[in-house]
Amino acid sequence: MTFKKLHPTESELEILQILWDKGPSSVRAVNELLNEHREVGYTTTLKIMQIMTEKSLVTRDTKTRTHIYHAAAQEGETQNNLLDKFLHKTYKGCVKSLVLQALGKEKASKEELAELKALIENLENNQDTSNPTTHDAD
Amino acid sequence: MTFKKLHPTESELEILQILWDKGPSSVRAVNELLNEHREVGYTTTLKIMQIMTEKSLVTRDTKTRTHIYHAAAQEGETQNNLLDKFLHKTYKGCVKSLVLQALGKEKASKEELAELKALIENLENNQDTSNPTTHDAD
DNA sequence: CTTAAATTACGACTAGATTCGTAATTCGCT
DNA sequence: AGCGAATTACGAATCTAGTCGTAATTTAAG
Repeated sequence: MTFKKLHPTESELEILQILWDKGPSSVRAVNELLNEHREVGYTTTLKIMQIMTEKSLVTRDTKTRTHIYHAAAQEGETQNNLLDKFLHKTYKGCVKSLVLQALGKEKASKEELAELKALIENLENNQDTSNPTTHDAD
Repeated sequence: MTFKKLHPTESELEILQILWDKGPSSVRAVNELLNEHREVGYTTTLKIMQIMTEKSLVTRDTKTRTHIYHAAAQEGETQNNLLDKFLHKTYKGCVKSLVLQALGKEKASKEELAELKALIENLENNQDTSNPTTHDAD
């Protein structure tokens, strides 16, 4: 584990989500997707992606004129880091409070509830062999 | 419901947590508690609490020289608003992903897991009579 | 009433994130 | 080779949160 914890900012996260979703993309492609939700200038997106490169949140292929950006941070790991931070700031680290409130939120479907119950039962058994920090997306 | 959604910043939330915990307090009292964890100047705390007053996150009693601040925002409701925001930013609104990752986090105690399982079973039955936005914490 | 300690009010400064304008560069096309 | 559209690079402006210094105010005590 040579990397420090990644805490992308809000707009960085937005961009990462696009890259996780769509795979390696050009600035233009990312910018167009962003603009489906809100207005952002092209150079704004470019600039943020350049900063993300410095921070190693993404890597880019500069072989072609149009640079292609790849997410460097893993989706699950990034979410997990952000969750840690949020959990401590907002719930003083109490997982139960958070989960409780999250479950009370929308009408979680019957299937989801069942899945979660199964997951809990799973955890109840395998508490030793846990592998907490690694998650995978694609 | 005359209020807009409250999104306290990080230091505002820290202060709210103290007020929720200790009840109505003076700036000095709050500042001393903050300083148990990190160094903050007195006027910094004062300033933030003044801003919080403008935002109606707190109210204050100015009858006495030493103003006494009261949390105006409710704990559960505030957490819920922040959770909404976080959920959408980080998990695209997918409660299941979040809960799943939260559960996988620390070794949630056996008791906690059991409690959560019970809660889920509860939800599975009472899906209609839910009361989503009001929560209370110890 | 006067002083001193505590408190409040106010304004300025910093740091980080976000925004975008403009200049420089690249490359396909004639 | 040279033009033009697209792209990248760069730097400046803005905004927000957080920080704190200093001045003004209040009040208790002598």
